Amino acid sequence: MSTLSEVAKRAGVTAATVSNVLRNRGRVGEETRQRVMDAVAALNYRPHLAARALAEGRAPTLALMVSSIANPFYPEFALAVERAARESGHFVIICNTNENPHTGRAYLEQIAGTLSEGVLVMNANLDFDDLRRTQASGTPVVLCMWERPADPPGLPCVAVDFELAGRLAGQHLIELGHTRIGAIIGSKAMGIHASRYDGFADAMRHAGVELVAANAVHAPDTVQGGYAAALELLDRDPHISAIFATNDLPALGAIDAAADLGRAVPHDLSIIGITDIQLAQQWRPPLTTVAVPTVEAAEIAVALLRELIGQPQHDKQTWMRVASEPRLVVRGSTAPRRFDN
Amino acid sequence: MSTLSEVAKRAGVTAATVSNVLRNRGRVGEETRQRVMDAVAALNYRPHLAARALAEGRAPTLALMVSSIANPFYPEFALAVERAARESGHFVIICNTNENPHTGRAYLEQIAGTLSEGVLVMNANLDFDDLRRTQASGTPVVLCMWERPADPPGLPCVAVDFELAGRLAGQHLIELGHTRIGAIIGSKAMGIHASRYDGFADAMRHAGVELVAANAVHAPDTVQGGYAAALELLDRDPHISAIFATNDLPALGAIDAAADLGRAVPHDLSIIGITDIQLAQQWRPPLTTVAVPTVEAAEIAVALLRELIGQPQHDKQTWMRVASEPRLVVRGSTAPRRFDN
DNA sequence: GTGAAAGCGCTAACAG
DNA sequence: CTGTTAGCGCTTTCAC
Repeated sequence: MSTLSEVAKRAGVTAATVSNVLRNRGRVGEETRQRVMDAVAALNYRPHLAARALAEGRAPTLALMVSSIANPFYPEFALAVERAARESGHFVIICNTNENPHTGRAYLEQIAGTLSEGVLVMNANLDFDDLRRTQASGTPVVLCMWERPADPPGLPCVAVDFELAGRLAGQHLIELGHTRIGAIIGSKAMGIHASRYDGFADAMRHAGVELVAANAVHAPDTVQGGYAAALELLDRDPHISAIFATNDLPALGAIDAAADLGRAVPHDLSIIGITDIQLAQQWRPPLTTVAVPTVEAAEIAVALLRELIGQPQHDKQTWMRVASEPRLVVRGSTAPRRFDN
Repeated sequence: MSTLSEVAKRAGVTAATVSNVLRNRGRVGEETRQRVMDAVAALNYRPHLAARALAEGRAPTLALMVSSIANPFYPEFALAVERAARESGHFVIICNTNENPHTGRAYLEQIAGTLSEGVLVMNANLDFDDLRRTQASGTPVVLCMWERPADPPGLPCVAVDFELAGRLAGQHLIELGHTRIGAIIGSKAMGIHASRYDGFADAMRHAGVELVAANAVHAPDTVQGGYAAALELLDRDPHISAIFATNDLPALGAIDAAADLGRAVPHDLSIIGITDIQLAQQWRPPLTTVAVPTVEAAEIAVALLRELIGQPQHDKQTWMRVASEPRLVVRGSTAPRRFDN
């Protein structure tokens, strides 16, 4: 790998000049520019990104913190992030925290500001104080999917109205005539599903439907988790005619559970989720769900991060961007309540 | 962010000494070490990775080239890669090529050797000459899943015997009594599925089963692709009793297609895939498939890359590691042939 | 227009 | 044991 000064020598100029022509800075004579370009081509020169980062005092990468890239939701998001990041010349480093705050902190400490110019946080179960610390140290952080637009987290974020998502799901079920509904709520530990359930509960209240506490169970955000939860729900109260899940994966698992119990979806049991991951439309039956603007959120998050980079940090905490609203996507897993059972 | 020399000053020593205590190099007095550690803690010092990379002449990241991280197979692999990479202190930069050799080349040229110490290639549709060039320029490259152990690619790689995978799939179908079998082969453009089909064809030949050319169709590596392909197959010859797909995703699509056509899987139609992605066991019915050692391949690939890094490059081309053999995983999508149709 | 010089933050000999 | 001296490859004033 040849260096700037090798190129310079070959072109009979100095490194500064080569640097200038390469980045169109400063005025350079046409004839010199040509000689330089020739030398660059001849030596197959490529700028050393780490060296440039050091000299510029900025890094060419963004860190994307996720709990586990193997969760089917994240890759869709990560892809959108990468596309957006490329536009500003950033590479993205993927950081799997495995839900472990320790791992997350270790990542932050090593990477933030020293290898990555900014940090995107996507449900990685990180300590907000840690995040605020890294932000205070000069590396901007943005939360990619904040659930409560009305309640800013004290960190830059893109908000998605998940309470509305929950409400839309609830309303849909109500409109179909369901009143006895089970709920599968994302794992308690993280509490990020609270607002979704709040929205759902709100819809119930508006419809005058009484919520039965026993009809809500917590489950990890996996197909298996939803499967087990649905079994539990249907065991506790076999008469529910619908299940609301705060996430798609568990909803998918609930569909399978119903099938195994011989309850036809949606005829005997309606099931609805939130997010609209790709899998939702491929399941049998395809899942009715409330779609969340994943790609848009990714794009906004990266754009916000870019604005924050190089910004004085006095009011970073107040930045919040709101993504467009969730919307109901009706597919095959919900149907009107049958009144014969 | 404080620097080494700030720490040094505070501890009343020189930067070199701080560097030494931080990396346990050179002998340092216990008393000095303590002073340094205190200063590090007081200033909340964290080493600047880009600066270190420049000084050491090595980069702390690995690049993982995939066609699109949104393909459900890659995240499982990427997760394993990241885990392995962390053990040697590497971060992983994810590079989605979108199957576009141009994008792939652009990535390689920018990142290889300047920000990443090594490159992992996972079915990203890259030009092998490009790869050889980057390897020749000093940045090791390893192909993560080479399909033909008997036919080395001229680049370091971890080989997985996909021909055997195809053969196992074929044998399983034969053993169940199937002789009229449709095949869904991964998209022609890449040709990476050829050996899988070869293995399958070989099994047929051994069993004295004649292959009908018309019973093989090409399809993209997606659920939808497999769905369409299965429809096509079943239209061309409604009498096939089984379908072999060179990948799980299309196999899953085939299951759906069969269902939509009113053909019960596995009773009326057996379907088998290759890979054993997580989705396979969650589908209805769960997919019978030939499992490929994904995590193992990731670990071997990273280990190999690590050995290659810093190695003189004289015989890099000849490195090939073979992962353990694929094995049949029987689930619910295959059954003995019924002789009444 | 182009060059000289300094420095980004760290590591790597080598002296002492 | 610890300090000195050079860089790593690039950018960036600021003279000429």
